[in-house]
Amino acid sequence: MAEEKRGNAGFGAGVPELLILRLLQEREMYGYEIVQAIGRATQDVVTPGEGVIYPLLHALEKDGALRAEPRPAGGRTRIYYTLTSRGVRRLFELSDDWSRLARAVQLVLRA
Amino acid sequence: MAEEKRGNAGFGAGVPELLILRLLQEREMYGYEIVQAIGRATQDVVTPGEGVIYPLLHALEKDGALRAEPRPAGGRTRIYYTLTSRGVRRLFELSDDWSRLARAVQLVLRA
DNA sequence: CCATATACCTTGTTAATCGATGTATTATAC
DNA sequence: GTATAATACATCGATTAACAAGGTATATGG
Repeated sequence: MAEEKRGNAGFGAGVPELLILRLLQEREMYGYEIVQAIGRATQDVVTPGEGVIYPLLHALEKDGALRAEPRPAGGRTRIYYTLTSRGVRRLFELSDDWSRLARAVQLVLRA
Repeated sequence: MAEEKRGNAGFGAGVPELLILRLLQEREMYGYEIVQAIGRATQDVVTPGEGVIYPLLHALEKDGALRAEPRPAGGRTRIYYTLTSRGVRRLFELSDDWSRLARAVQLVLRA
């Protein structure tokens, strides 16, 4: 049983990305807002800093999963992000991956 | 390496370590056996290679979480690992961390 | 005798995340 | 009124988990 193509892209990895996509599915948000929203939504279990979120947003936008729309707000500029159809697909993928992983681990823990 | 570096050591991270500790809680095993056991226990959802497992076993042993006992088996030597009390404590910690993370993520996904 | 499975090991690389830092503006507190 | 905190963007270096790929050696079934 050799010769198996495994595309293991890392375990549990990608949680911040998954949460970004999931939260943006509900409503558009700007980066700084997302940082707070993740902490709030997870009751501070997951609290990625701006150094995690901003680069992720840029990568996701470059990848076509998000659309970015700068909007002046007061004297500053907020960059609002919305999910593209590609982003929705990506969300489903990651969500699925996570569920499978979580189920597998839980299975072992409660064995 | 600090032994009490709790906090945000990365999300989802530590799944292979968690599974090693959990499986060794059931019965002692040798390295190669653990590699197969993880795949079987998770239905091939999680399949860390030997390049992941062996270094982890060494680190855990060095950290006092595991005790290693080499035993001749046929013409080779198998190194059997057992949990120490420290290892049990570590298992509970990681297990707890994982549960909290899984609960938090699931919460957001199903919101 | 040769391929495969067993059983150990290490090393180099990538990718995710962290922590710190930087710039600028606006709201607040004193 | 001016220090300070909060908002809002950004990047950069360090750390670390995990992976892929290799290496050694013995046992076993064709």
